[in-house]
Formats: sequence, C-alpha cells, structure tokens
Amino acid sequence: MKRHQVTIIDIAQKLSISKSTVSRALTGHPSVRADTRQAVMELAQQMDYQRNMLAINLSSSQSKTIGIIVPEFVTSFFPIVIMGAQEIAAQAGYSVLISQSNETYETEVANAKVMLANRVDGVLISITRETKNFDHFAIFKRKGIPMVFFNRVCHEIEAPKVVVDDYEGAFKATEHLILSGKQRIAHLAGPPSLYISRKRLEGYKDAHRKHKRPLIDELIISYDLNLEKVKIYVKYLLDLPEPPDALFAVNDPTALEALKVIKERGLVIPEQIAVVGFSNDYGSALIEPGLTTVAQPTREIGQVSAQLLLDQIDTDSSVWKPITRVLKTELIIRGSSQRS
Amino acid sequence: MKRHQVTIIDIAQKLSISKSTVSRALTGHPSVRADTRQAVMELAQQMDYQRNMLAINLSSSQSKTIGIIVPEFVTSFFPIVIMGAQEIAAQAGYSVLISQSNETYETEVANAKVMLANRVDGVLISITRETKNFDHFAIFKRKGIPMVFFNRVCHEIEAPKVVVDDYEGAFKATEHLILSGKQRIAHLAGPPSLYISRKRLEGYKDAHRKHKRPLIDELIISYDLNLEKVKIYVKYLLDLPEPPDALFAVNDPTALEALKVIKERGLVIPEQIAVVGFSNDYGSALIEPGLTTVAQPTREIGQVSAQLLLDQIDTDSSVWKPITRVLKTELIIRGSSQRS
DNA sequence: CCATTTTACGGGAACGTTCCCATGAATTGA
DNA sequence: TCAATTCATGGGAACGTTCCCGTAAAATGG
Repeated sequence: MKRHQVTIIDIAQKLSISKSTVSRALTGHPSVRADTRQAVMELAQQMDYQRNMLAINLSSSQSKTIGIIVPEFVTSFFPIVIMGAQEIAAQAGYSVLISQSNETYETEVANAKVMLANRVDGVLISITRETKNFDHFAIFKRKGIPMVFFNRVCHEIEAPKVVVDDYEGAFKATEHLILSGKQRIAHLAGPPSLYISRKRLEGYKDAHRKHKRPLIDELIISYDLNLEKVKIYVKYLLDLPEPPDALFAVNDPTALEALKVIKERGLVIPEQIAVVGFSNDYGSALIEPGLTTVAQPTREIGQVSAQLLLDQIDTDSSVWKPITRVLKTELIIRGSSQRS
Repeated sequence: MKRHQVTIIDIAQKLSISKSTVSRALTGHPSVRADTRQAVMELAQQMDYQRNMLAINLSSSQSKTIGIIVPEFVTSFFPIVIMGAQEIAAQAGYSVLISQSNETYETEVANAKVMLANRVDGVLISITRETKNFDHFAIFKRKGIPMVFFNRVCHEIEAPKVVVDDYEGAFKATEHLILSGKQRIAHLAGPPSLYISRKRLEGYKDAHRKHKRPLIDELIISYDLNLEKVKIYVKYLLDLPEPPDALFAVNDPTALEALKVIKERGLVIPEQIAVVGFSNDYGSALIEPGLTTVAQPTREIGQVSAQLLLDQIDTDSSVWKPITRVLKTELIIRGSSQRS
C-alpha cells in the first residue's frame, strides 16, 4: 500500500556510486565531475525524485519554515498580512505554517506548541484579544527561536515589533472630526489589554487636548471586539440625552456595524453623526456612504515582519536588537465624515 | 549560538533509563511502570521538552501536515475556505501548509514541488485561472498522495472534488432576472478553461432556454478574471446600440466592479440595469445597493474538503472512490436586482 | 621520475524519534 | 519449587539526508 519514495540511495545504486556523491551532485557541491552530475540529474528527473525535506530538516536541525500565529481570519486584515509575509518567505526559500487562534487564549497556547514541535525557524505573532499571559511565547525566547510581533504586539517580551502609528492615526482621525466642527465625538475603543487599543485611545484624547476640547467620559466605551455587541453600545450612545455628533471606532468592522445601526435610525450622515474607522478594510470603500478611515499598509506589515524575522534568523542572536518598526498610516476621507 | 534542544536522550540520561522507555512513557505506551511514566512526564515538563516533529516525521515517513494550494488571497473566498479546512485538520492533529499561486501557472508548479518535498500527507487544491496542464498534480497521484480539488477543480485527474452547484446557482440567478422582466441579460463569464466558468455559463443559457428566451451572443463575454478589465467590458456592453438591462457576473468581485462603472454612468439600478453576482463575498451586503448574489457555503467547502482528504489519508487507497461533493447554493436577493 | 597537491569519490556518523526484538526480573501456576 | 508466562526495560536498526574524514587516482611541480 505505501509506496516507496525515491531516495538518493536508489539513485546511487542505479548508477553504482555512493549516496554521498549523489547528494553532492544534487546540492551543487563543486567537487563532483560534470558527467557524474549530469547522470545524477537526469536519473533524478526521470525517477520523479523529490528531496525529502523531512530528512533534510532533521539532519540540519532547521525546518526552513516560519510560523504565523494570528488571532482570526474573519476580517481581511490578517489574510493580507499573511500574503505579504508568505511572499517574502517564499523568496527566501521558507515555507509558511499558519495557525489562527480563533481569538481564544487556549488555542493560541496550543498553536504555539505546534510551532515549537514543528521546529519552526521563527514565528510571526499577533495575539488574541484575550491574551494576558505570555509564558507560551517566552518559551520561544528561551529556546532561541526568533519572534516578531505585529499589529497586536506584546510588550512583556523583548522582540522586534511591526506596528502602524496607531497613536498618530487616531489623532489625525479625531482631529479631522474636530476640524469638521464636531463637538461630541464618541470613541468605541478596543480592550485595554491590547496595546493598539490604548494607543488609539491616547491619540483620540490628545487630539481633544490639543484643540482644548473636553473629554467626555460617557462617550468613551471600551469593548472586547466582539462585533455582536457593537449594536448595543451604539444604541446606548444614540440614546444619550446629548448624543454624540461623531463616532471614531477602533477598527473598520466596528465602524461598519455602527454605520448599520445609525442608518437604521435614519440619521443623516455625516451631518447628524459622522463615523470614522481604522484600517481601510475591503468593505469600507464599498459601503454607502464610504467610510472615512485610517488606512494602514496591510500587505507591507506582512512583508516587513517577515523580513525582520528572516534577518533575525540568519543573524547571530547576540547582535540583533528588538527594534520596533512603525509604519505610516494615511487618513482616507470619505462620505461618512464629509459631504463630497 | 545554536541552543541544544532538549531530547528524549537528555531525559533518559538524567533518569538513568533508556530512551526507549522515555519514548514509551511520553507516547502513552501501556507497558511502562506508572512511577517511571510519572518521573518522565515531570522531568519533561520541567525541562521544557517539546517533541521534535521533524524526527517523528522522518521516522514515521509522514508529516501530519496537509497542504493547501489556492490561486489567490485577494478575495475573501479562499481565506475562509482555508479557515474551514484548518479547523478540521487541527482537530485531527494535522498542521496546514499554505501556498498561494498568485494566479500563475509557474508558481503553482513550484508550490506543488514544495508540498512534495515537505511530504505532505495530502493536498487540497484549487487551480489558477491559467492552469491547463496538470502534470504537476499527476505526480501526487503517482506517489500515492491523496488530493482533493475544490472550487476550481480539474477533471483531467481522478480525485475527489468539492464544488457548489454552479450550474443550478447560475440558473437560479438568471431565472430570477428573467422573472423580474429583464429582456437582455448580459453575462460576464470566466475563462472557459475553468470548469466553474463553463457550468455557470451553462446555467445562464439553460435558464434562457427554459423560458424560451433567445441567447444573444454579443451579451456573453468571457474574460480572464483580471478585474482591471471589467471596466472595459462593461463599458462595451453599455455602449451597445441595444444595451443590456441586466448583468449576471461570474463572481462578486466582477459584479462589484461592474456596479461601480454603472453607478458612474448614473444609470438607475435595478430598473435600467440589474446586477447579480456569485458567491456572496463580504462586500456584497455592504455596497449600495446590496448585490444580489448566489451564496455558497464557503467555510463548509473547506471543512468538507479537509474531511474528504483526511478520510482518504487513513483509508486504503484501493478502496476510496473519487466522489464529487456538490454543495447547495442559495440565491440572495438584494437591491441590485429588486426594489425592496 | 618521484614527491606533493588536488580531485572525485566512498564510508560512516549524526540528526531525534519509533519500533521491533532481546533480556532479565517478577509473577503465575501446579 | 521450578518451569512458563508476563512485565518492564534496554539495545539497536531504520527513516533520508548532510557533512566530515579518509583515500585512491590523477595532476602538478621541480
């Protein structure tokens, strides 16, 4: 039933040479005669020989694989990041092992173990909204396996990070609303456990401070990114005695949900209430009115993260520094905040 | 620089027992004394031992990994399929190796080789729009590695397939337009090389036949799924002496592009021209008006495919049959084809 | 023409497991 | 109590590579 896979030994026997020579011919080692190499190559081709990475990996104690752990696959953000990372990895001859944590801490821990067991040469990580303990990542550190955090980073562990300027993005978004004449700008924030939530909140606050606007507590809501709850919070906001005239959401899916509720109420956008999101997801340009949002270079995040990881992999671990790469954001103004 | 990874030999030495015993203890083999097992387990825990899949894979000649080859990552379709597949695979203890072919034949061939080299236990495949030669997949067949094709399947190779009922979906969509009173229904089809293109075209045609409507050649356009070209074709259609009053697009991204052009022209949707897509992508509910479309159970496609593959993996290869699973579609009617 | 270097190749260990077979100790049965 | 069986463990091959080391033959040099 189980077919015997073609090995270099099969080739060696057919040619009556040693497996060492076959190995050398196949890997392009210089000290092998041209005609020998030729013969090996031809026979390999003819026999459908495929190098067995399983053996090579074991022998070399490296898997030529990088792992990527992402919290979810629902929004278009992570698939695009993965795409960027895969691109760079493939160029360098690395495969990509992907796992998504389903926004659950336990799954994330399990995924980390899988990566460890598979001896990935490095990991790209974006944590779940639940993750507050980082022991499962500390293991990578102890074992000397390079990590790069991106998007949802973890500050408890010293490792390179790739983020966008969340603070600045949020600041620009909020300022845009202020300059549009909005007086009561609500913020639907992410959980404080996520660094990006805190940074975006900070940007929101500082924009208010710069323009000498009061911060209104009842207009700032932190939630756990569980989209189903958005409806509740938005309704709460709209039902306030003094409802907000603008809403800055922590990300686009949240903003889109909010927009839905607002449209159901029949409010005029953006005059009665303006909405701004974060990350310029695929749907944001499609919806009517278009969603004003802070665009982040999604694919580039993947590319930069992967590159940083690869650099780390083939650098003496004592040399590299845990730099943080901050990528630029861009405010994209659409109909949800400005009449065209 | 390179840290020594903890192995069962390290554990064996510390406990002055043999590696065989440690292996048995760790894998839950019955014939090992309870206290010995206990000691091994504890020390393993304490030493941060992680089983080395690289070695296990080589030893067992199987990787406990399934490969997924998809043509692209741009639309939300494939990431969601992957999500479904990953779910099932993870439950069965399999990892997932992902590669995207970037809609290029050469990349697809290269990806197939990577899968082969990594000795995946099976592969899930959706081909690129370019793929016309299938030798790179025939290798899997020769090597006895199970395959399952999904979505964009390949009929030249005998293997299980998971598809939705493209014919019926297209038929329902077209019939819906006919029953709405549309007289000149255009079809922006995919390349004839893809089976799904042909099936959807067939459904479109048969719906016309059933309702005794003429098929108008100039309204049927096949294109290569390169989204940038949609604009050209739609403009061509709208500029016809007798422009169509409805458009059925081969997929949602195409339909969304078309909608954009139509809106620019200021045509009234759906009265002057109705639009229907296929697959109910993320954006289709967001756009204004909502896009009428044929929904397919995307996540389920991934789940079913993975399950079929796993079944095949642990079944005697002489037994299983290359069944084709056809999943149901559902017509979702929105504003792009019907006033609410 | 002989000593030395280079060239091309073979032999075998190592990578970390699993698994089969062997073996001594413990247990069983009459 | 002694042979037969069971039990817990050890030893070593195998998985398919790479890579180091050794070695004949060929090439080089004076």
